[in-house]
Amino acid sequence: MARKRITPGKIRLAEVAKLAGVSPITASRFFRNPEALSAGKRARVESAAKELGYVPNLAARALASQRTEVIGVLIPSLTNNVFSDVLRGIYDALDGSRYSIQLANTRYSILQEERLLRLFLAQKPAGLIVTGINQTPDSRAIMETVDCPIVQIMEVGPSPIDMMIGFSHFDAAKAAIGHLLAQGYRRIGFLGARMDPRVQRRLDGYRAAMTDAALFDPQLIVTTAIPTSVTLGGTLFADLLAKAPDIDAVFCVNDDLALGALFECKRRHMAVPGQMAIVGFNDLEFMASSEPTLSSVRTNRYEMGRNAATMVIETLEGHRPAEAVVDLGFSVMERQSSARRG
Amino acid sequence: MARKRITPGKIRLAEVAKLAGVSPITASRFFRNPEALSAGKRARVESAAKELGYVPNLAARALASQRTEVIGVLIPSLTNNVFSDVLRGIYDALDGSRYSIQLANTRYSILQEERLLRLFLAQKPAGLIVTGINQTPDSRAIMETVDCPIVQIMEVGPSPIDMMIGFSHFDAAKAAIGHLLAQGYRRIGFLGARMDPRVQRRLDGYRAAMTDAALFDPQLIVTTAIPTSVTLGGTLFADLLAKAPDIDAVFCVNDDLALGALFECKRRHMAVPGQMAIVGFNDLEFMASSEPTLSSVRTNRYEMGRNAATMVIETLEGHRPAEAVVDLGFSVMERQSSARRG
DNA sequence: CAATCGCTTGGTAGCGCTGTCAATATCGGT
DNA sequence: ACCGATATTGACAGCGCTACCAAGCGATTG
Repeated sequence: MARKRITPGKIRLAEVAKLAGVSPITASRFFRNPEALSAGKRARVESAAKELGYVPNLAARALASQRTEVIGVLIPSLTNNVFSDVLRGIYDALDGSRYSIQLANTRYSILQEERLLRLFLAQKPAGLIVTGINQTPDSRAIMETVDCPIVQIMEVGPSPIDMMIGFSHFDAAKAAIGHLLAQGYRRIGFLGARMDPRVQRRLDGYRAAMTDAALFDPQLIVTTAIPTSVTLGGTLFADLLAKAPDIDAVFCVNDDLALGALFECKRRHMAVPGQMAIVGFNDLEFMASSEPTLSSVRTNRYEMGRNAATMVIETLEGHRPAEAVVDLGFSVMERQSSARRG
Repeated sequence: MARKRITPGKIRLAEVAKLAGVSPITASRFFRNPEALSAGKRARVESAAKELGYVPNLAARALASQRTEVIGVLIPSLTNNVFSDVLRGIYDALDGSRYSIQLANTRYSILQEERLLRLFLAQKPAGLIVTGINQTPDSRAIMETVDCPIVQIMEVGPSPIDMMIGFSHFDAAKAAIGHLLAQGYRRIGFLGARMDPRVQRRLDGYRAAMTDAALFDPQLIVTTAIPTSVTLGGTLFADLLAKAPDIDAVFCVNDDLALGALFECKRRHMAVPGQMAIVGFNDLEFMASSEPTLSSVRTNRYEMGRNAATMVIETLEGHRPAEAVVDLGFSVMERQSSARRG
């Protein structure tokens, strides 16, 4: 009745142990905590493993140890190149480590996020990286009871679930507007697409700066729920000009919109700067090499991803970072498109 | 001595089975092949699972069944937005299915690719998606013996390992040059960055087209191993102008370079078109909304990813696609930047 | 009416590894 | 030389699920 589902060519830990002349459990320890072995056995297991080409079976490990070496990452979009920078940072930080990534796309829905969260947690991830600070109350509750490092990325705010890394979108937008005001611009428009919570806070920053300067006018704001694109930047800019033909500057919530606005200015033979100042957000690579060069708010997306992953790993290795909340800041890159007015 | 490592709150298959009044194995079948159950038991298991909030333990499943529901994806770069489109297609195709993605970055190294391949295969993936057709002989040999669907993406060529989806980079570049020739351009430069195998084949296509027209001149070619960027496009274009000041057109191996070349033309007050024609490659979104609009070769990256993932899934479900090799083609998008000369 | 067939269902064992605890080896101090 | 403390090592059972085989059962067939 015993069917002995022996797998033919596969090398198991037991084989390695036998070749090395140790018990399986000692061989097991070699792969998880080599320091715990005496130098002699360590060398024997190592060479045995190499000789047999042994690769641990992660499923068995996960089942026996009741945890995985997978870090779950929840991001709202794969299209947005902001997230591809963050992801690159995460993957780079994990490269060569024992950990791997499980990526899921929430499509900007916090309900979807909650669903994915439950799915992830059922598999006992080693850690979790989630986007933003706007989770559903249930999501928050779940995450607060889970026993694994969690990093919220993209922005900072009060009461982190566990750890947090990002910057203040409110302050960043406010600083961008401050720059335009300092350069002498007064009728500053706002272009926004896909108004996710972070873009919303950039709008708040814009509103605060304009209100402080007694220049706020709702007519200057054009937003849409449509996902961003360069083409959309041109369209929204045209809409803005129709609503407020007297604008002298425009702040775009991302660089694609800014580029689209620039092209629209060119089509209308509107001088940038001169007749129109443009400031973008994110400081994608092309902003520095366009003609004219485009001002933008630089954010440290790659570093954000990299640090977030490092924070998770360090915590797992027992060296929890001293600071649970890291503000990476931003810098306003002042370029030709927002040169001093007049 | 029995330590009974009972996990407190966790719901296992056995609990679901008990509540549903069936054996664990019947409950198990419900999750893998519901059709095999009678309608009554199916409903009972379903409601029991829902009531308990049961989520299968994938590690246990993988261990017991000796396979996973993970599709390995090997791509050369996370930076390149070409791959982010492909990835988006892959993720979209798998969304809602039982399968998940394990992503790894080969960093344009086929040795790294081989290493990652071995790593992946040790975990028995359900399927594999690999980039390109230039694998090491060992990689090829390994993949040919593995018993899971494999799709090579990005280009088509002879002798697929298993399945293949892409297009001919040679033909696409040749068609782009054909377009410029047809528009009356003669001194057509070539700008290339990060000369990976596919970019190399675009160069081959350029060379073939120019040679056929008896217009080939090595002075017209500028390439570099540096990763691409808009800034680099400007630099390379300047280099090209220095080498061959009499060029009347330039073909760029990707759209970032083309945009950089356009900005460089603007800086030099060189009319596009008029004094200089520009054609890019990939047809990123911004090409259609720049000023002037930029001609490019449209490739179906999202569809490529989506179809590749679908091909894997369909094969796994027993409906292997009729065609193992799918050529998605391309189209030359003729826009202002390559308007007829003169 | 016995033999056969297909559909469902269940029992048993084991996938490959690690947690827990116990046993043994090693070592310094008195 | 003896004792306790520390470093290494090992035995055992079990993580939660599914492969395998067998059996139950009603329907069909000649």
